[in-house]
Amino acid sequence: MEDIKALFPQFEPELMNEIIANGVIKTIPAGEVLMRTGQFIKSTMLILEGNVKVFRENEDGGEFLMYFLQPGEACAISIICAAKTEASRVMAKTTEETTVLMIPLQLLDRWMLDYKSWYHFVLSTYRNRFDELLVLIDQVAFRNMDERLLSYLERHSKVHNSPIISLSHQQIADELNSSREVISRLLKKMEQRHMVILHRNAVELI
Amino acid sequence: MEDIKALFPQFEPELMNEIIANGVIKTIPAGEVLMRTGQFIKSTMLILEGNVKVFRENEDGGEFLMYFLQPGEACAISIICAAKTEASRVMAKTTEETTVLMIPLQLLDRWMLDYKSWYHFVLSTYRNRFDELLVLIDQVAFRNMDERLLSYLERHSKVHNSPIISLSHQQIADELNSSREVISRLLKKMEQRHMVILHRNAVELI
DNA sequence: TGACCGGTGTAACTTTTGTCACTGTGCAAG
DNA sequence: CTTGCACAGTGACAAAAGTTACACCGGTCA
Repeated sequence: MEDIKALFPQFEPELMNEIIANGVIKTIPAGEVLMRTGQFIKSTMLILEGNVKVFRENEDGGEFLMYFLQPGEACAISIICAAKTEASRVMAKTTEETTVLMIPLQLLDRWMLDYKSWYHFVLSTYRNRFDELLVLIDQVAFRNMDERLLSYLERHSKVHNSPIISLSHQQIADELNSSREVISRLLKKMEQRHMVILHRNAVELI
Repeated sequence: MEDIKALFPQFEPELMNEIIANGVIKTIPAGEVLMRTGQFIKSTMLILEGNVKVFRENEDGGEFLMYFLQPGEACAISIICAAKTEASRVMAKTTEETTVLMIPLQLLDRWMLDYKSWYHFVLSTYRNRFDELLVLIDQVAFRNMDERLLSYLERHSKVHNSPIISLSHQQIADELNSSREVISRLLKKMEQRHMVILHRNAVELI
């Protein structure tokens, strides 16, 4: 439980006790879908370890990466939907083995009133996700694919704290809702400009 | 004050009294910028009458329509930013003469605790804006300009409750971050398919 | 070893969108 | 009335992105 305290130092002791008493810890292997579009959400998740990608899906199977969730964060969508027992509008997938703390939704409303630190945590979660969506909208509204690809690689590198992005061109294309050939083409150009080094199943940022 | 009660029937009487005692009503002419990108927000606004468009701006002057605000609604961004006294990340413009109720930000935190109806109002404001951003992301991520144009016209028509959209092609192009010629071209095609009738400074949806 | 397969490179082409240049048109101010 | 001007139509072209088709490469596994 010490690791939870370290991840959420802002939570007051009484809240920590409630979290420990009511939360369920679950470990999910890498590459698993942990929330489906349309699925009803029965609990909110705090990420303790690992990494989660949140996607928007369209009718014909397209996926579009929205943002990452990392240890110490919560999914704003899950809080929003859970609060109204609504269906999820997004899909979430682990990229590595991930440990989450699941909190039954009936506690959320009470905690908002009882614990100032929880209230601030939820509001700042909303705010941060909102900001990320604004940045994402900038990308798709104002940027071409080459710039979006670069930001994508940089974001990935930052999240995994490594200059090497271990993904195939196809995976990158899917998450940017583009096609493999386009990504290969752009990556080649970037390699010629000495911005990246291409490996098999990986891209190295310089 | 009766009109405020009619617009916000969910607010309890004590909250209504506080709103009336502390809120400042301001009327803004059509076409005015009521919040600039980067400006610090010193109050939250509830829309009483009229209509507001909220835009995301980029460095080189591009504007991108995010959503509309209508009577009975509040700007989630203004609440989020005001709560942290942060700079606005969006620009808001009236499209008609608009009356807003301005609420000093220092009241927000207390109201969240004191008035359940305010708390629910703020959360549902977050939730609704979040949903609108998700739909917007779908549009730009998965749709071509012709479909986006159609949704844009339908949204406009719905908001103004009229099949006639009184905008020039240039204005439409700006808000979709496209160019006038492209919009003219697509509108012509839509006219040939009997989806719209084109007028000077206006498009009529069928 | 050799068949197989996912991943990658690339050429050729199409579609979509953006840009440039120029024309025409309705309307209002002088 | 005519001049000026914002708005709209359009063809020609360029750029960006998506599609098709195929070659090749480096592993794995029988």
